[in-house]
Amino acid sequence: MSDAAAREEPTSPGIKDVAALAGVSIASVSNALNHRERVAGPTLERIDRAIGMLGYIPNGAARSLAAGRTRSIGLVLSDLGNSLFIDIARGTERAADEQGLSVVLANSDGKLEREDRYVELFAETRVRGVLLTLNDASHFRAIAGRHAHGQPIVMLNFHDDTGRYCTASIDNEAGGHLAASHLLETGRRRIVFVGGPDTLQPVTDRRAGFRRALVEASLAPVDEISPAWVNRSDGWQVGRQLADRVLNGEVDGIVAASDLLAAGIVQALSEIRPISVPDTVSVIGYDNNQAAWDAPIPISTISQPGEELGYVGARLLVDEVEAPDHEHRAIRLTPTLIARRSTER
Amino acid sequence: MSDAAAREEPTSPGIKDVAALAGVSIASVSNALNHRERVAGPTLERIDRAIGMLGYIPNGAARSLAAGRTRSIGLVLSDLGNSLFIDIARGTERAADEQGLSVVLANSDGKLEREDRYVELFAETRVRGVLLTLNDASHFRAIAGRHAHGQPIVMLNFHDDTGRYCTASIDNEAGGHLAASHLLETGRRRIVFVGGPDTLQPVTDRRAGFRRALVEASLAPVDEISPAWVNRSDGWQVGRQLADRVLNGEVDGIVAASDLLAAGIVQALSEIRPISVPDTVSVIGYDNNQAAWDAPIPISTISQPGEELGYVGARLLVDEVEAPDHEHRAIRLTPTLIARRSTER
DNA sequence: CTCATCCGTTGTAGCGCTTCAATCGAGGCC
DNA sequence: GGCCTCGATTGAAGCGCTACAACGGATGAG
Repeated sequence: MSDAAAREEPTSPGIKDVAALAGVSIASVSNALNHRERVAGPTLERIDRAIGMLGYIPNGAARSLAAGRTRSIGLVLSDLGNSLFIDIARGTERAADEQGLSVVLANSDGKLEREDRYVELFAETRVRGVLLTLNDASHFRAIAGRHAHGQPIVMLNFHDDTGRYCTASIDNEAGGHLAASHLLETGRRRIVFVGGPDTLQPVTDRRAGFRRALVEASLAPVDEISPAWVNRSDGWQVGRQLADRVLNGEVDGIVAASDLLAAGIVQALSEIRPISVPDTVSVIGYDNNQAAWDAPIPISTISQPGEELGYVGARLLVDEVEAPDHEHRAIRLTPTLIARRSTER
Repeated sequence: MSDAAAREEPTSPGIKDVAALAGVSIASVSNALNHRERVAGPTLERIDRAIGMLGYIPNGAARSLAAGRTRSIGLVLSDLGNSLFIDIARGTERAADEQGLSVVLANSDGKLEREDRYVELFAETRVRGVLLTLNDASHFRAIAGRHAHGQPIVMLNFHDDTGRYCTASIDNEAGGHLAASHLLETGRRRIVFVGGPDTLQPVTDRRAGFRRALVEASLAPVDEISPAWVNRSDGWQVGRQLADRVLNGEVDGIVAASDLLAAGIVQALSEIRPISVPDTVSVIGYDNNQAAWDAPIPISTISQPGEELGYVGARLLVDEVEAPDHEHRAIRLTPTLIARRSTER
């Protein structure tokens, strides 16, 4: 025991060690791992025991090499700071779980270069397919141009029905319409839309829905305010700016393109007597962020089905990979209204 | 060309296809991929061209199987909603980049079961090592108990110097001290600490630092307020509650355990005349969140070096993997002060 | 001119696993 | 009893790549 044979091997045990200990062939161990039903009860038990004793952990690389495919899908997130994307990740994980797949995350930080890099990294990993969140048509074009149609890609949060890719997105126009309708239904008639720069596609879509709702209610077009961005401080400034018009009854409802914006508006208006939200004016936001529920006056909002988006996207991807007759589809999900104090009457 | 030999192979090209097209051996292609300097100029060019023409993408599984190791490290994040963790991810990626490694993310959502699952998944993947973010001593104990000391793990955001693991964390006590000192330096003397339930270790640490600063300044202990949680609405309630004492001069400085808390406090106080932040009272938060900078009155705060934490953690991990004489270390980083309007004098 | 050197290149043995055809034994049936 | 069937088990052929030893030809020294 003290010479050659005694060489300690700190290397982790392999399938053959398990087979030896259990007194079976490595094929049986492999079966026990992948096709339990093919292995007889007692044999299975011995193998399981051996696996436990050795602390055997199958080598993923070898498995996927031999099997010719992996059991995972890739998800490239463009903005980890945005709770929508976190929800997407959750939904994707749920769908993957159901299929016995696992999800590998990557964070592109909205940078095209990193998006590319991760799509390529995923290609090397031979994931079953990739889910890519986009916030921008320019990124879509870039990816579509560069991407050699090797592996399946599903685009999330972007709508494209030219049939080149599957896409799943949330209907911002419908959301804007929903928000405006809610205020109209609660009797507001002098409604203003507040929403960031027009370079943000979601904002312009939400505004389009807002306008449609007003037109449908035969209301004259109201003016719209376009702050520099969609943060709380932008909202605060807008709120200050709007105070007079609220006081003289010129404005009795505000649709904001984001919850932060709405929270800033409510905050500014609350500081001004005798304005009261929701008595004097109703305010509704968008996104169902923490900013909307975690406020002195909880803010009504439009909730985006982010988790469902992730779920649906993963299903599309799985279909694309498995169904031989797959056709690209463009799914659009509808947001829902969450009514809170800020629009109570 | 119309029979047997014509069978289209939609399977992606392998290294041997590249070798054939370039007219070299597969060994040379492999060298071109992994040790460019070993391959002569013209040969390299032919190989690169062949790779381009075929759209060859090396198979990661085969690579790591043959090489016996992967080029990636795993990172398990416990809370994607918290910007600290996003920063950690950034830092980790930067460190990994420098080492030519890539980072695989996983989201445990703070659930022990998912933490376990991902640590195991990473074990199968044979990543070089795992970075695990923790927010809780109980999780630490659970992991430490269950984890068979196979692969290297570095704990992030948790301090443990028993030498069983490397850890990297941020010194909350120092942060609390820093916040209090800042108010003291700007002449405040009647300072209150506002911080969530005592079950949150970071909160109690920050309070300890706060107390030490007061003691060092020979100030009598002030009372402390413990809201139910650390959100904006909790802060708002505290602000209301404190208004009278601010008005009558009993309180002239507030240290909050989080930026949301601070933002809520500032918001509540701003609504009450004639209180002014920072003229009547200074308020400082913690975390350097969006809530702190994106507010009508930008809020001073303690910034946690999250990115550095991720960076340092990754370095520790790499050292643990590569240095033969590695010893576990427990690194503690120091937060920094960011002074803004809310504490200006 | 011969021999040692050196660099670029190549053949090939695995890496640890899955898979599939082949094998074995135990019944079941006529 | 002989023959067939069927489930459990196994041997061995790769999966696509890396690493390493071996090779060959060019160069320079002696």
